[in-house]
Amino acid sequence: MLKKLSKRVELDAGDHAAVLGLPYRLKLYHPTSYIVREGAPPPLACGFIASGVAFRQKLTADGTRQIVSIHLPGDFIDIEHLFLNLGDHNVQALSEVQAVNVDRNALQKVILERPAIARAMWIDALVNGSIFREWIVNVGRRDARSKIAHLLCETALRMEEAGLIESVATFEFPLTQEQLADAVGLTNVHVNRTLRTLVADGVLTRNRRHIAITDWDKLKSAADFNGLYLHFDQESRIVS
Amino acid sequence: MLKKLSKRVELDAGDHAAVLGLPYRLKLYHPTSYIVREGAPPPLACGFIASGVAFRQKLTADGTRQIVSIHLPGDFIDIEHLFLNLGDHNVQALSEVQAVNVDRNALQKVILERPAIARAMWIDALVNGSIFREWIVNVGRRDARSKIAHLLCETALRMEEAGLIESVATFEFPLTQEQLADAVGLTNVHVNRTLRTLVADGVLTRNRRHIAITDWDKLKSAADFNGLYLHFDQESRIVS
DNA sequence: CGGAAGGTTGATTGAAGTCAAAGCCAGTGG
DNA sequence: CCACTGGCTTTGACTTCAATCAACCTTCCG
Repeated sequence: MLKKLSKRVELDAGDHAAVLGLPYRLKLYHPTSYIVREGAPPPLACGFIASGVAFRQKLTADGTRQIVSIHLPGDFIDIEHLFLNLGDHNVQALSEVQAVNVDRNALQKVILERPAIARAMWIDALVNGSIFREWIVNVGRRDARSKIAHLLCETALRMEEAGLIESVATFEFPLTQEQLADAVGLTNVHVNRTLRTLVADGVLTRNRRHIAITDWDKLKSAADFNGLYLHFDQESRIVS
Repeated sequence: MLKKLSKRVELDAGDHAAVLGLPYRLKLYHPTSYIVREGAPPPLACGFIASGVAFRQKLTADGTRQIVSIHLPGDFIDIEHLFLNLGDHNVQALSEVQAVNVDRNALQKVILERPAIARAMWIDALVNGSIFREWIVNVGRRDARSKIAHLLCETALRMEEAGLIESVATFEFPLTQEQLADAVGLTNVHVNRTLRTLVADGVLTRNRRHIAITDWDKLKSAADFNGLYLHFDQESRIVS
């Protein structure tokens, strides 16, 4: 299971041993439960999702929520805080999440001392950063239709890349419409209406969370989607 | 000059030597000139701003622009691409920018091999990430007034932290209203109107880019500002 | 069978966008 | 030293996309 991290990016040597030697503890999080909390010192462990979906989130003073990223099995959930003293946002389980919580200090140590692993973690962190930037664009400069289409493209591709679905053409979208709204900066009502126009325009079919893309090209162009920012090329060096 | 980077975060030993030994080249960028380009392989060097202001930016298909971050003297401009094969966004000079371009491979090497420096760079990257997340919230879930107030707070504090201004009460804001609009996801017209309401409400005074905050508390609360995400606490371990 | 969470709909409002024209400097060059 | 330019900023009239509010409907599940 932990081999996933080494496999992602970089050829290893005795790194394998170092990674496998990391002290960890399995933990199950129920939907909506918090994995990391804003303002609190980060947990003693840095998690890796074995199964389930989690998301990062921040709240504003008036109680609205902005979802800031979504994490699938195979993602690290908290390198973002690995070297920081305080959590700057919340991480919550979306579904039932099985996490591998790796001891923070031990992980820091391995990262600081083993170049190959360090490189892998750097790439992971930088790709996450790239996704954050794309989300700023999505939320800041696209209209409702594009925002939603964009998030659908991204999620489908990432799920495929993570091996969770065989094809990008049909999948179970992990968010409710309300959560989707909070991810793209809209209201659930408007998300609902916009989804229906996508259906009406023959871009996709839908039943609750189940989505079937009928016209991927149309979806991509509605989304103004350019997958470069996901940096899948970096992950192709799979070895392990 | 390069000592700045070591001073930021971590006590060093022979690291000093390693940093000072890095091959670099000074380069001057004129306003609007590109430092990094989306879709292109990242430059052979990773820059550090000695003076001037730069920003990151992405364009959408319909030609609108979203500014994704702003960088002040003392910031690294391209750790975001240090371990990636392709640029996922553009970096442009805003003013005249004097950059210290450090050789990419050499910097990678130092980061991978010297734990103290690695830690410093990690913190830098993670804090950047935190700022990206806050921008997602800003752009996604706040109204025009808060968005603008928030960016003003952030910029003022960062400028102060960077030692560019003595007090947060009065400063030269580096962006035009149009750029400000692109940073917060509004139009220049609406930014203009909103700025005037802030003036009308006695929050600040303004003359072109020159800003004087008359009521910092009002500004902060209009902004829904909580500076945690800037992680200034991490930077207080200044030593060098 | 009943309740709750999520999804759908309609009517209405409102915040921000659009378009287009002026106004206002700061710097340039005659 | 003044007129001229071009880049910003400001203003007004009008439009539009998305928010709001408030039901109502579905589906799932105990």
